[in-house]
Amino acid sequence: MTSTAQTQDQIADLAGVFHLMGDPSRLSILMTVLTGPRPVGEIAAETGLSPSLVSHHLRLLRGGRLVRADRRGKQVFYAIDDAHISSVLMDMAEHVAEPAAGGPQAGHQGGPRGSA
Amino acid sequence: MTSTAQTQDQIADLAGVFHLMGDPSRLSILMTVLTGPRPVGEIAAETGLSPSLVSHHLRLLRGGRLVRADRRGKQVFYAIDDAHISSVLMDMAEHVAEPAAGGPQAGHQGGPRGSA
DNA sequence: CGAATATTTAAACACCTGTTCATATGTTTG
DNA sequence: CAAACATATGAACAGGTGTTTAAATATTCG
Repeated sequence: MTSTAQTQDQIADLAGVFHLMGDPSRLSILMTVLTGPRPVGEIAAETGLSPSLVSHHLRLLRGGRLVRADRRGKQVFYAIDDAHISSVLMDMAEHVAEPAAGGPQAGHQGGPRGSA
Repeated sequence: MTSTAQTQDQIADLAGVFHLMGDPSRLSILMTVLTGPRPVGEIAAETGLSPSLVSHHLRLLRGGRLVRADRRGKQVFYAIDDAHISSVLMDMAEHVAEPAAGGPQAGHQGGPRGSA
């Protein structure tokens, strides 16, 4: 039953998850922890973001149940908390990695002007 | 190799797509056209949004290659332009439909209840 | 306990984005 | 060509949000 009809409540919830993934910094963090549990400091180093910013985003991500925290001594390890997230992340990664795959739409006058 | 490492460019592109899906109005529109091509007026009626707003969002959605437009007479039909989008949309719909799958984390989470 | 490391939190600031209102463009029809 | 319907566009307003800086809270260790 591939019900496509959702209640406004579900829509809002779904949008919330996408919204969390729709920020470059947050997405970088997600990509980093996608490989496995990592301490905040390492995430910061890997993404080039300040520990403070990472922690801030991690809190939002945790609020949305996208990541999970586990304390080990002084450090706190974060990891993807849901299999669906990993799945979607990888599926979308393919989407951007392989553009115009399959049926290339010739002639799109849209206008991919600078984002924003 | 399941390369999870992406360039900042790819991250930005990916985040852009998620960002487009991260808005309730836009997501509603996507869900509506997910069932097949639909004219703007019908999308507006179905989502409860003003035709103007729908058109605005449709333009952004089109810019991100998420939907495709086809003119038929006075009307313009919109539909999902990418299979990955449909896939991700449905996969995520499951995610929100089945909360707390596996086992509820004891410990303490930020703020479970209460949507900000 | 006091120092050092790791993460979190709070407030302030700057920027972006969704929404509405009014108007324009395009299309079919008499 | 004018009228009516459908969609698109532009400007302005309101609200939300990411980032930084500075300080606080844990946790381990001597």
